[in-house]
Amino acid sequence: MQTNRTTLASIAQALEISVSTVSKALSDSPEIGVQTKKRVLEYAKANNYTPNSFASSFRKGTTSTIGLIIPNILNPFYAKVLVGVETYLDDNGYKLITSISNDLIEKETKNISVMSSGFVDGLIICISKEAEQKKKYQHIKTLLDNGTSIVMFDRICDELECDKVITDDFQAAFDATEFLIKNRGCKHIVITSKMNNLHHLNLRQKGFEAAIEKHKSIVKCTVITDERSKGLKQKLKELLKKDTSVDGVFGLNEKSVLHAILLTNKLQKEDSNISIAGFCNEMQLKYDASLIVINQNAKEIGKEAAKLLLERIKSKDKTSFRTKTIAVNL
Amino acid sequence: MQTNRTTLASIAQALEISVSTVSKALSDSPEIGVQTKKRVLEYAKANNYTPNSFASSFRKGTTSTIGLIIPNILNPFYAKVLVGVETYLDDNGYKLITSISNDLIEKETKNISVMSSGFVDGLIICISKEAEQKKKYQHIKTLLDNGTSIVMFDRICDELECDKVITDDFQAAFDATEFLIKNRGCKHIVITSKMNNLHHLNLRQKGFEAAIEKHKSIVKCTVITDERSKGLKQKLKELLKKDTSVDGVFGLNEKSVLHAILLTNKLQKEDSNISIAGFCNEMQLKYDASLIVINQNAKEIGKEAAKLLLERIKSKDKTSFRTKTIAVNL
DNA sequence: GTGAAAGCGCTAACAG
DNA sequence: CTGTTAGCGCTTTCAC
Repeated sequence: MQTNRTTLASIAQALEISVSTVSKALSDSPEIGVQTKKRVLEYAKANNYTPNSFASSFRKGTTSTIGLIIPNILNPFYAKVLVGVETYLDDNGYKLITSISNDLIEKETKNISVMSSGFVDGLIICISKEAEQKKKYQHIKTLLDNGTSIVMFDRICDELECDKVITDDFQAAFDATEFLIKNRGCKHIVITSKMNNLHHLNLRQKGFEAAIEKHKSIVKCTVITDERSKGLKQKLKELLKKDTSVDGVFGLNEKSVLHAILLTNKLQKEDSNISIAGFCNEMQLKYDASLIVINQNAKEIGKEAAKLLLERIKSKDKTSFRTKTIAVNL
Repeated sequence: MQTNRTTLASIAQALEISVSTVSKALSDSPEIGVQTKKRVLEYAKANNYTPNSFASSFRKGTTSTIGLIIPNILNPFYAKVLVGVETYLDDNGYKLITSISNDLIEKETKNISVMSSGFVDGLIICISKEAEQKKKYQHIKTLLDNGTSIVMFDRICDELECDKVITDDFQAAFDATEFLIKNRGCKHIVITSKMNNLHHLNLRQKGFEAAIEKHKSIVKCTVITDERSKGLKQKLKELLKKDTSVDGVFGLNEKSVLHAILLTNKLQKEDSNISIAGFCNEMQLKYDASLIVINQNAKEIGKEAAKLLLERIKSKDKTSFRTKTIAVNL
């Protein structure tokens, strides 16, 4: 905030009328005479008055600002969600405060509490990996109890009563796997799994397994497990070198898909051909026809989350929470 | 903001003391007796009082919030800048409001004016392509005249008096091109140019040309121009197919680098080998050793911008603006 | 038509 | 040690 800004009071003083008259004139209230309106408008313009919307928000008790908490903006999935949220909010006259949790409960908690202490009318959250793995939701629960409107997306928690937006992870993984089998004729598909207790990754793996199970007569699969990413990569590399029967890879997340691409790109000889499918939002990969990308419609998720939130805020209702499932496409 | 929240007033009333006593007790002021503090603290906790920092900001006239305006969050360069900004601000107790201009003056103007109407203490801006190309800076200038603290980065404008953070585009392009020539032994380098009147792209091209000029006895270059991206891609494709002497490509921006990679990947036979250099921030590309990436240190840019801004806000000084140049590395 | 006054929740002089 | 008071800039009754 700057010094010497034109305010309602300064206009009122200069024009020798009252503050409330100025206020009404500026908002084009029918109560005010045409003459007066004109004078006020002219003076305001000449002194480039800009209303202090912070004060106005304060007075009205709502800020027209929404808080978004995501784990990582460099992951294009979250970046796209942000775009979806921002676009929808902007179209509806809302602002966006963003916080990046880096998958840490501590930062998440801190920023959530700052935001919800009056700065935002509601929150859109994808909880941190740490919170999900340790099942620590108390910081969210407290807010909810406090009456804050919250929409969760992607990583959700059943015990929290709020609106939610999710991807149908099971179905998406199932479809993509089946596509590998049916349309690409894969006979041996590899999946890398981190066993990291993340709800939606588990669902994806189950979807993959269900598809394999369904077609077990014509396809086999190898599951590589390791606790660390590096280990997974290493094992995958060795497997691909050793076992040339592998003709498909399924990536459970952004990273594993990218890694699979890089690995196969290097190994790929004229004769071999490995198909890759998986969850991936990198823009430029769409050029690569050999890849089956599960498009999570991240922007759509963001838009839906924002929509649910604004509806929730506008209705006083604090019950009947909805969970929206956003379809994927391959 | 919710109903029925515990406030200073409600605590004061319940405990039959004054609001200011409560306020001081809560901020652990030495003026208040231990007894009273204890009572207040206990009551506050029991009724999970959370201070309304929005009101506090309003009273104090500063919001501890910074606004960031970027053209596009899906461009990893800007995403990384955001991370740099957010991290620095968070470490210093500031919040971040983000707005995405989509390279449109209209949206940029609108959001800037909302933000600066009391919501933020200062602004970090990369102006929209539209504003830069049409040289329309009035919306920024107005703010500056108003006394708003602004830091510009990446796309800057000499006539605007404010702090700036930039990449040494000329030098970076020069170095990368020279690297192609000296270390990769390139003899024929192609560059695609859009002639789009963007200051830093022009600088990059000049840097490229200077390096070619310096080594003109051993290297030649082909410049492909077109007004549209598609045209550039098409022409590049044709050239690569036709002229097999091309052994280097220089990409002026994210998109052109990515496209060059995809093109050469497809064309590349065992015998040919085209080196690519350029400005690119995609994370996963670092795995590709054949690529010479100009690392703009985007996080560093964000951090510096945030730092300059906070310093500017804290000092009352409104002169002696600084321009910081962030070094690149290959 | 216009204005006076109250107040959003909090802070910070200034008194006692 | 504790309380009174006066706002921050704006909106909104309610009076005139």
